[in-house]
Amino acid sequence: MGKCEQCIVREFSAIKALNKDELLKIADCKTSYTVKKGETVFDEGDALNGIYCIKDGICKLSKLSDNGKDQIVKLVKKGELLGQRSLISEESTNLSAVAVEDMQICFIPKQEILQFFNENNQFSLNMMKSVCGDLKDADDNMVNLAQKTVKQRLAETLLKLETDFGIHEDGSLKIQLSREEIAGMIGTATESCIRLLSEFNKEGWISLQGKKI
Amino acid sequence: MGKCEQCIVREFSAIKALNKDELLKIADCKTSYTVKKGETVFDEGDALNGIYCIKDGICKLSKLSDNGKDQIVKLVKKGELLGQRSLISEESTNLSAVAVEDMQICFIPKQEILQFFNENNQFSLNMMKSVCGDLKDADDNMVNLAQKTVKQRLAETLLKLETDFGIHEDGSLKIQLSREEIAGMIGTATESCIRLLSEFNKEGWISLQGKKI
DNA sequence: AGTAAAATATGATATTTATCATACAATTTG
DNA sequence: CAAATTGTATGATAAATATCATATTTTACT
Repeated sequence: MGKCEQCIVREFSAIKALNKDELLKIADCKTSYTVKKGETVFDEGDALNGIYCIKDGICKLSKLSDNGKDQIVKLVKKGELLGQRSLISEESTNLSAVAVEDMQICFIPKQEILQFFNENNQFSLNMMKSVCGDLKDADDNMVNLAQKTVKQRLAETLLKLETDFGIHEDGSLKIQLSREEIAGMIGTATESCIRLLSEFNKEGWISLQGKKI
Repeated sequence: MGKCEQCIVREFSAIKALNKDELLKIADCKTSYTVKKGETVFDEGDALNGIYCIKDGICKLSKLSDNGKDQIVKLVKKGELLGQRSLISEESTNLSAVAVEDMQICFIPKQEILQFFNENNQFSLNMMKSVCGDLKDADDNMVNLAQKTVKQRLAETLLKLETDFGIHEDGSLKIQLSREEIAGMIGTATESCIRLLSEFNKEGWISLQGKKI
């Protein structure tokens, strides 16, 4: 069993407010495991008994729409927590979490977190800030989806992927998403997304294969 | 100066976790005032020094998009708080708040709230739940905006307005929004919104003037 | 009440985007 | 390694929606 005290993501997320003893407590009750690319951490509607801390990898939070398409609401990466909203609201999840890359995650049971809420104010505050950050992003996203063209959204999303996840030496994006996933982020049909990427390519804005900006 | 202990919205929002003494403290430092329909409580980018508690009335939270249109992110009503996200994130507001109906609001300074965060865990938890609720709504909205047609969104929004704000005896919606505002909620051009409302009218789904379902 | 201003309505048209069809490339699988 | 599946690409077309123009109605104002 890994020691949370030495975990590389110890300093990220609300967890950074925990002291040595508290980290030891988590180390004691957590379950760590691996999730392969494409595998599901949890599904929309699942009742979670705790939260997940992402030690490595990236996952997408998405929601299935009535038309059968998956809308990606957020990409979550190393150091962030998964399932906070569900835990705080005491509801089942409204989103599915699926690995976009191989992940290493730790599950921390509900009771521990609730106890920290009661005993560690800074932890609570950090958690609030994190949720508030998500809310702000969601609001921004809403406005973009409602008011901008698909082309604008695609361009902005590519730029955001660059700043959030970085690029390789050759300029290609580190994060690898399928066209379908990108379409799911910007809220359009897969074909439209492909078409626009081709167009950007022809215009010289990006070059395709892995894909760079 | 009104007594918060006797305020009709005392039992709504995170405030319900406060005890008598805490309510007295608020009563002592709050500022209450009136905001007329169409007037602004705060503007996108304003730095707030506290939060607002809505004693009566409704206001819209909106964000101006690059194309010059106002996207309405949320309608906030009696009993709810305004500016929580901004306070928790310690950032200026990302949204504007404008009265849709005449409002009575109370301003509660930042320091008070921050102190409650430290001293009253239930208050913190309630606040978290409230933000989480907003986040869930925002996620749902994102999916709708991205995946549903304008017609679907309009129909669902009208139904939601009915459940959230009620109807008069004659079946008309209690909340009065301009076509432009409705368009701003569903993310479409005002003309398209008007056109669809006419269509719904002809189909017999609604009848227009004040407007009922 | 009478006029100006704003909101609503509707037509004509252009643009954007989705859908359907099909081809090709890449990747997985036995 | 070949076959099968999945992902990517592109054309043709249809559908949805925005935009522009212009009435008409409602509301605000003095």
